Amino acid sequence: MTTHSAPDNAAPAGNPKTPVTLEMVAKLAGVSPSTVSRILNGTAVVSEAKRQAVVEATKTLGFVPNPLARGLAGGRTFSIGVVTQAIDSPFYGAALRGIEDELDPMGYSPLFMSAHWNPTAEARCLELLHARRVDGIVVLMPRLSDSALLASAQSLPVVVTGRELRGERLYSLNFDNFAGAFRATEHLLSLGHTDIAFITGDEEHPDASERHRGYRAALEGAGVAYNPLLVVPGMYHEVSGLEAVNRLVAQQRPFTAIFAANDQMATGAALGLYQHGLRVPQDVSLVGFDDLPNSVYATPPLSTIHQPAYELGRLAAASMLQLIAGEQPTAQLPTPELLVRASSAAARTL
Amino acid sequence: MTTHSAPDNAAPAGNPKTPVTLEMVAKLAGVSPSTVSRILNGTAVVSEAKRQAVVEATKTLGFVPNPLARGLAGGRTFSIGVVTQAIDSPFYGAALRGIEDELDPMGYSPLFMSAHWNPTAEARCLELLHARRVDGIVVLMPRLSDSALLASAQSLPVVVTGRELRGERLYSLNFDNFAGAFRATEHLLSLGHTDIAFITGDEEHPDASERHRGYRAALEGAGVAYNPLLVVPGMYHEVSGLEAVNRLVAQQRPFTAIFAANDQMATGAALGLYQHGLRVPQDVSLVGFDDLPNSVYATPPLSTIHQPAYELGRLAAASMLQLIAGEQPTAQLPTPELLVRASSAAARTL
DNA sequence: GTTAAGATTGAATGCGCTTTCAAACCACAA
DNA sequence: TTGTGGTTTGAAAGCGCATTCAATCTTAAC
Repeated sequence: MTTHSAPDNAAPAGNPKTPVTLEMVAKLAGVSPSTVSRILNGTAVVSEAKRQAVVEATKTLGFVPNPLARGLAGGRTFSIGVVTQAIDSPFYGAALRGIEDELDPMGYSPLFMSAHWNPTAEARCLELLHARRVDGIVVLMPRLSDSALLASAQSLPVVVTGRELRGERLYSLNFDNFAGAFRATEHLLSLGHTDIAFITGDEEHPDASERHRGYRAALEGAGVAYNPLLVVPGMYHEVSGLEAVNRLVAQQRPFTAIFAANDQMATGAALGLYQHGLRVPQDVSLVGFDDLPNSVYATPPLSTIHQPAYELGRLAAASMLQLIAGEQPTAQLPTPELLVRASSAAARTL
Repeated sequence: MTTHSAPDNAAPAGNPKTPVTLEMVAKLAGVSPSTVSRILNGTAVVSEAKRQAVVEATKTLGFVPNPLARGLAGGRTFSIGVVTQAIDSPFYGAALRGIEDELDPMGYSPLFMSAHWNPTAEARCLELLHARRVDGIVVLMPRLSDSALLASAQSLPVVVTGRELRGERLYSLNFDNFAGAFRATEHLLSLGHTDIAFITGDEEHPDASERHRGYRAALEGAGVAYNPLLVVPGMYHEVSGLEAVNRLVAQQRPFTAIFAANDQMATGAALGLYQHGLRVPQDVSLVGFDDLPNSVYATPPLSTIHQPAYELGRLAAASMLQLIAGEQPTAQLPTPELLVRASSAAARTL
């Protein structure tokens, strides 16, 4: 046996197969398991000498605590459940990334689940997360009733977005959809448009009706009559924006601008206008809502209301962490911001 | 005490606070904990009578097994780690959804982590997942070396995508990028284009260089010289597509078509062309690669090579499940498919 | 030089479940 | 009736860690 023999017992940074337990660390460091645990969690004061020994042993053994055991014994899993509606939507994608970025440095892991706007599925997600013993749950744009959410908060900290709700262990983060829609409509009005069509969102969502309200309020505030003919229903996805334009064009009621309740529908609308030979913004101005990451790359770049999805995620996660720490979150979403890009321009003088 | 007293002990479907343990179920059913466990996992044959009793008890108590304890004791967590590069990219979004859809009905939960194309971060993700004792790991488009991946497969089943790799407990799913790019270029050639510019992807990625190869091979196969001047570097994101077009236009070398190594760059390119007053497809034909969900809503809708992201996710997850079951996966990705939409048209006769 | 209060530390227990291991039970052949 | 091989079942031992409780060691005040 030479001194060159390969060291394949301890694999600090090598292949991560770790049957290394806290107990082994304790033995190597010459202390009791309890002490190791205390050092790992900073639960109590430990003499500097032992601390050193333990840190060293941890390193040479490549010890990584087992989260399962930790969770079982301590009741904390350092994971927080995140129920989203669709993991493959750009909006939620950005939010999830925000959550990830905020949680990671704090040693917490997110556990994502998709509910697909289905209240039943959402309830199931909550149950699963509870079962997995997460330390908290953040629900992005829930479809569940307030009371169901509050009930969940009975046993765990909960953060919800897209709704105004307050309670013990419950914090909500809401975006001012009304103001955003108001601002967007105002923009179009200021450009001289008066025949402004509106493509609604899925009015099952409170934010959709808020945006609708904002549109109407801006119109009426400017002395422009709200015309139901110019309001066409959409479902928040691209096709519905496309179909909305088809209806709008078909019904022959002239319009010089379209405000879509979200960017996805604005995208569909843009395609619809293109197919009808209507140019944006020369013939029709177009404004969206959300500011999806790729809206700035639309042709032409889409004027829209910026909704800070990434920041929403960060703030939601940060608030959750505060809730867990027993503090009262105070985070607030920024006010809606209008981004004027190339899809909106002054109304033609007819 | 009346018979109307509210039942707040057992809450089967109510608010999910469940301090109900397997032991309690055992007691209620009048059997031993072992028996309950056996019934839950189907680990052994149990008399029908006891099974009934246990099922009943489980129901009335609203018992949900604790995954942590299960994992600790049994070594299986019924969760599989998924390392993705960017959770907020439409491509990965679709793949993740596929994974979710495949895993969920089988009682497995995905654990998503983002590595952001950073090998170090990716290695860290793998470690974290190992620590969390997942039952397997699927790595989407890894940046880590083959050997690092193989090393991970030493201790856990691993499925990787976007790479050709085989090994014990390791399965890979690859897409024929070469063929796809070949097909796209061929399409443009068949429309009469000969001055076809190519916007490369980040050539750090093997798929990017494969697509480059496919472009070149198609050109040469058609007897068209490969012109380095028409090949401009991109980084797989929108801005780089935009910049690429700016370079292309600036260098004055005429071209009638652009093939972008992915849809994101094609989107950026479309914007660039628009800004230069070049119409798609009248002045320049444009073809992308990936078929992102929203490419069909681009104006004009983008011709592209369909990459089945969702299906990729499903197949990866299914293969993982097979690996766990000790079977040999055989799943194969479909061959690249060209989708001809409105962004590509016959070359102008100059 | 004593003693009491305080700071460190270890032994032991348990989190909720899976999994041996062996006891108890069964049907059927001898 | 007595075995025998095979089945169903329960007791008990952990999985890896946090944590309570009591023991040991300091330190400072008397």
